[in-house]
Amino acid sequence: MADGAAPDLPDLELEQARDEVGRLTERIIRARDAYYGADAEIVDDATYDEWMRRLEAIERLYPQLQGQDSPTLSVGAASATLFAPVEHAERMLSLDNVFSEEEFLAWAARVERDAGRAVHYLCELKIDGLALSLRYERGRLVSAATRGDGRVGEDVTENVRQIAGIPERLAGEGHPALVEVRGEVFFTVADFESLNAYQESMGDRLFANPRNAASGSLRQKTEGKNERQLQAMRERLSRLRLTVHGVGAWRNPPVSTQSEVYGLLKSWGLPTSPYFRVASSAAEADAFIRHYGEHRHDVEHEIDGIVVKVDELALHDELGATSRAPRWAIAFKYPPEQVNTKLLDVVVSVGRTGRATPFAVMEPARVAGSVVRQATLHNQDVVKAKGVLIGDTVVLRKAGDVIPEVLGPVVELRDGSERAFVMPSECPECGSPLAPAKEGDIDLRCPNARSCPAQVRGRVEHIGSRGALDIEGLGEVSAAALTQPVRPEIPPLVTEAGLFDLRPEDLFGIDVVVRDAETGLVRLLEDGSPDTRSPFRRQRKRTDPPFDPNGPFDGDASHILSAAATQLLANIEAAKTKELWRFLVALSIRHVGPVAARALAQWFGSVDAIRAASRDELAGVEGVGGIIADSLRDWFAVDWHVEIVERWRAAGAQLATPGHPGPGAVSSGGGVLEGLTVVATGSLEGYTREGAQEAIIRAGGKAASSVSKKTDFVAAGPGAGSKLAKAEELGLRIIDAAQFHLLVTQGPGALDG
DNA sequence: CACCCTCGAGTTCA
DNA sequence: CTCGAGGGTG
Repeated sequence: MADGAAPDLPDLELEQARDEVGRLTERIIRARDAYYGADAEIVDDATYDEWMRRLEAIERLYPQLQGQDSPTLSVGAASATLFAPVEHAERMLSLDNVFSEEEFLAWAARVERDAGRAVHYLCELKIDGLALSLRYERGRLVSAATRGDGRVGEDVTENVRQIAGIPERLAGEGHPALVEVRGEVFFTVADFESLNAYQESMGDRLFANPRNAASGSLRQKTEGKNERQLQAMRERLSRLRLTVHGVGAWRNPPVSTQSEVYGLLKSWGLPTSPYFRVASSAAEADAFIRHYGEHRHDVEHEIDGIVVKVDELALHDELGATSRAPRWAIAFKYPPEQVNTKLLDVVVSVGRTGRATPFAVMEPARVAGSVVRQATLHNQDVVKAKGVLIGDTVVLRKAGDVIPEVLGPVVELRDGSERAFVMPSECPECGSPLAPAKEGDIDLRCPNARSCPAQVRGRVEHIGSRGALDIEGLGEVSAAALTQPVRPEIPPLVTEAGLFDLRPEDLFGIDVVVRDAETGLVRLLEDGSPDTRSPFRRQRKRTDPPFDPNGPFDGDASHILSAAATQLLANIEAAKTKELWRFLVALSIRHVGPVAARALAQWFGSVDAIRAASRDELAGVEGVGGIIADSLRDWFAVDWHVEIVERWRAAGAQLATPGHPGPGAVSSGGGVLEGLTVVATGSLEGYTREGAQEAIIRAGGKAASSVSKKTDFVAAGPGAGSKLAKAEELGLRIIDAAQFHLLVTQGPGALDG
């Protein structure tokens, strides 16, 4: 029986949970209505409490199942009467939810069948905020209340009167004697961030998300607050916004469609949302849903879905409502951006620079449309700051819709079996003691740059990457196979120095262990030995002569090597004549990325000239300062580093720009984009990501990687994200793929012609 | 001393 | 693509 503890939820599946939430919600609401409305008591208090606790626990586990109308959020439930209860003149109904396009289309088909004719659909964004009802009597605002349980809400009039844009008196003429305007109170993402910045500056706690912030802001009391706290309260209320999207308690509206109702609301001076559309078919409504699924973050406020309403008011009565929701409207819910999952372990990985990075290993969870099982935790301080323990249920989200991020633990769901993560003191791959690179650094590094398997593997993979020598076929898998095969004992590559010396016979004998894609564990055969593959050896055909991988190599690789291996060798060969800057990036010198490498290559013309240069000569190059100069000098002072350069050269790598006259040569200058900075984002038709940058540089312009007010042009294609948003914010010149093509071929003048 | 920018790392998708 | 860290520049 109820003892206050959170109920156990062993392996509750999402589908079961959804069903149960529905059942519990209905029971609780029925019980509560009985309690408020009459003396009758259909359940005892203890049972009621138990339902509530179970519902709360499920909602903690699956926050996406918590609707705005959940009993756990309402007055009758939790914290009682911070503000006086207000009864709505007309019940604030909630909406049924659909979670997929199929479900939506099925709903629409049912509506059209029941209506017996084609219908129009009013589509609008479902703002992730707080539902509010404003009561106007004879055009004057008399009260404002939260939704509460739909029948009775909390009076928040005093606070609502401080929100900008809410009229005390409705504009125009002929208002009904009584009308309840329904809307949503929210923060824009930008205002939410500025509010959090303010909270931080005042040393107050930060809000987790705009919705929580909006909810908390409306529920503040002035009494008992000092001047500083009152100021903080004003800061919050002044940033709140409202949009209205419906009416209640209006007997005979003088219009026949929902969209005309919006027009009226707008003419009364109430804030309506600009994001809506009347669709003349379900397919059109579906397109609206899909469009905002892709452009969810292009809107200034957070949205958690789309509301679709039948536009014809006459049909509202015909279709009617269930006990909880109207049949003429539906909420399409986008995949949640925050979910709970289990933190199974915290594992430390070592990158090519030796940095040891802890990352979270989680039970696979679906977030924002993809399945996530890992997320970086950056360093041990971040692990501590987030307060997560191994075994915790944690809140997971995708920052910027892409990068998985662990926000923190759900402390209420701990059972005592959780344990803290301890940062290892040795490198997990080579056992060397980890240490900060310099005094005071938070990051720990493995000092064994030359032979730590993780670092060698990382550097080899880096050489193949697009920003370096761009060798197709030399990625994560090949890098691991070449540096850490289970056989032969001595790998083909002990360091990257041997990359250009690889011969066919070095590849064909390689065996690597097979790791399970799900678990990352080594897969075992029936006899307990690890399963292995030979990625570079061709499947033997019956017509092939037999061969012994341990036997002597006969010099002809064609029938033994896989196509991938032959291709890899050819690509490595071809890389020997790539541009100098690519070799500089491939050497993994700290602080030398594509930009610094290009500057150095252009000035010095060869690796040898850079090696021979003094600190001051290096630092004299534009874009290179003392730190990078020191880093270069330090790098060339290490014997095995120099050996990499020498062996690459001996194997035929170019390591210089042909025809370059030597240090000091200045760029040819000119070019149609001389002095202009251009940022390319999204997919530009006719260009790859790299290709667009190349084109900008070739035209004499600067290809920047981030947008700032120094940027002259932002070329944006489909899929452009935050950079486009920032460019709009700064009022920069934004161009499409066709204009970009003109820009890089004929210069900025061609755009205006 | 502000800014603005690059670097480096982790991640997932088609 | 995004973030934090930290370098470079005006």
